[in-house]
Amino acid sequence: MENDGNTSLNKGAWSADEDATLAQYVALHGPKRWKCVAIKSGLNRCGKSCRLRWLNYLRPDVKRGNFSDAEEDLILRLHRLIGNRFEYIFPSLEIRVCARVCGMHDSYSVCVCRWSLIAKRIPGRTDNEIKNYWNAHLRKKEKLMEKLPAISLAAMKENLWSEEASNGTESQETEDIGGGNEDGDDDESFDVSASELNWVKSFLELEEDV
DNA sequence: AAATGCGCCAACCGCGTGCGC
DNA sequence: AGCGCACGCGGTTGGCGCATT
Repeated sequence: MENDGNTSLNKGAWSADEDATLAQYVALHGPKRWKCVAIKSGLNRCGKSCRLRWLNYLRPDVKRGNFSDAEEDLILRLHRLIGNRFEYIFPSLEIRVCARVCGMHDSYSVCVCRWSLIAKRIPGRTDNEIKNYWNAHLRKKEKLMEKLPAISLAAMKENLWSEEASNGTESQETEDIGGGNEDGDDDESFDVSASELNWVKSFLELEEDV
């Protein structure tokens, strides 16, 4: 595993001096080649640690402080649509939906919890910060929301699948990934409305521009 | 006042991926 | 094509501070 070849590296909290040294070095040479940054700056840290410190704390555009209501709402919505609940409910259908909404081939690669993706939509917030905030504050809220009456999947499937039929894009590969549990029993618990689907569609289209 | 429990956040770890050679 | 390096990502951990007993 990556350890930058040094077993006596500093670990733990960063001091103000270390922060200043790192910030100064990055200002001069740019935020890349982190292994090189770690060595040449004189910091007794691994490259990974330097990178993380820069990204999560020292970057000039990092916003500190509490999350606003708007940010919180955005995180909830994004996580609801692209977060990891996709995986622990019934993955096969989620993969198909994600892929179709993206206009991509069905693939496991589009169906993971993307904190970085969410972070890109919230200026000044890092994936680590959002992940922490989610774990600390929003997980409970999400649980509560999941107890609300589910909206039938039928309308959404109707929307997606009829579009697909008219385009004639159904593939055998798609069927294989689906694995057969996308019909029947699962439908009741997948509570994404058509309007939310449109919302995530526009979100994902935006993603391609980033 | 001291001990204990709990929540939060910064940082670390392990793994996957992209890229250059 | 295969290898190694660098980087990015999500999950997990450790430590600190506050609340409770």
